[in-house]
Amino acid sequence: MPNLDQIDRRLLAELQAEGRITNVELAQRVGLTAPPCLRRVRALEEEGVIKGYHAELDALMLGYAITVFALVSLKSQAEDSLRQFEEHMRDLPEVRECHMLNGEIDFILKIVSKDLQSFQEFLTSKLTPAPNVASVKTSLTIRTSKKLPGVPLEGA
Amino acid sequence: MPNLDQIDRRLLAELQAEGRITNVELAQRVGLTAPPCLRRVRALEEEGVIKGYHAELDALMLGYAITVFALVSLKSQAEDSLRQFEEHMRDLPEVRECHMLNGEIDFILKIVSKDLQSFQEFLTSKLTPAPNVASVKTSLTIRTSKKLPGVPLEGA
DNA sequence: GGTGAAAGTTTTTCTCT
DNA sequence: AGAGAAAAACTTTCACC
Repeated sequence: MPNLDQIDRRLLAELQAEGRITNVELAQRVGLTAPPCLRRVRALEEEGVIKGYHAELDALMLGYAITVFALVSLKSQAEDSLRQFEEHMRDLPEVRECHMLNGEIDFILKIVSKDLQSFQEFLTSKLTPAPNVASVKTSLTIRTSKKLPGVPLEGA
Repeated sequence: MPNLDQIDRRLLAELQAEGRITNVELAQRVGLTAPPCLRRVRALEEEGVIKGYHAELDALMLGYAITVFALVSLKSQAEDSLRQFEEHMRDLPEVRECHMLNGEIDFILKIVSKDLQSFQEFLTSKLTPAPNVASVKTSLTIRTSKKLPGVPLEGA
């Protein structure tokens, strides 16, 4: 497990908020010079604390107008059945996130589609008829009020 | 609204997957030289198609063991009440995402906490007693099966 | 573990097509 | 709009503290 000090946490907070900040700028913000700062970042990448970097895109501008959350219950909760469902979700590009939950609902999915029509098409031809699916309850996103990456790290 | 050609879409797909790729590498991948590639990326940033870049962190390694989805219903769905609730969610660092939904559930929240205890604390002292909250149903994430950034852009 | 300078890339600008 | 060359900035390594 990684031993993270206060500086590491601040590096991570900065990079989570601004992933393409230059190393010099990053070093200044946390009070280091460039070389040790870069060494720390590389180490955090190696250890897997930093799993990657991603551009955040405007879905609507790219023609993806629909975000839906789907609450899925399966007929069988045997580990094999769960794995099979997860495999299936991995193959569907509209499914951006799939989380296994406790309680009555087995999975929650975040689904992104171009429009209502393509979402309905996806729902009825891909998701609902998937093996072992008992019920699917979907809710359309009216608006996204808040969307922050990752973890709090506020008092980092 | 932005006029995106095939090259722009490929740039975006690459940057969504690998946000810290160098401009030279990006240019090679989409079949351009560096200067026009950089100009396109800058334009996409200006237009707001690219909203930012973020490091993806390992929550568990940082001591955040709990991810919870909360389904929240409000007493009043008047626009003022909705706005007030959204404001409130913005002030809570544990709440990473807040989406307003159609149907019986008014909001879905993604909440990240260090452990069960601090989550319970958050739930009973911050979320449930918030103004106008009628009901909160929470589900713990057992495991995250899939987590991709943003939008499909597969056939980009 | 941090500093400072030097070497190697990359970003960025400019000019031309 | 895109290409090639040049300038500026950044990343990365090395020797030293």
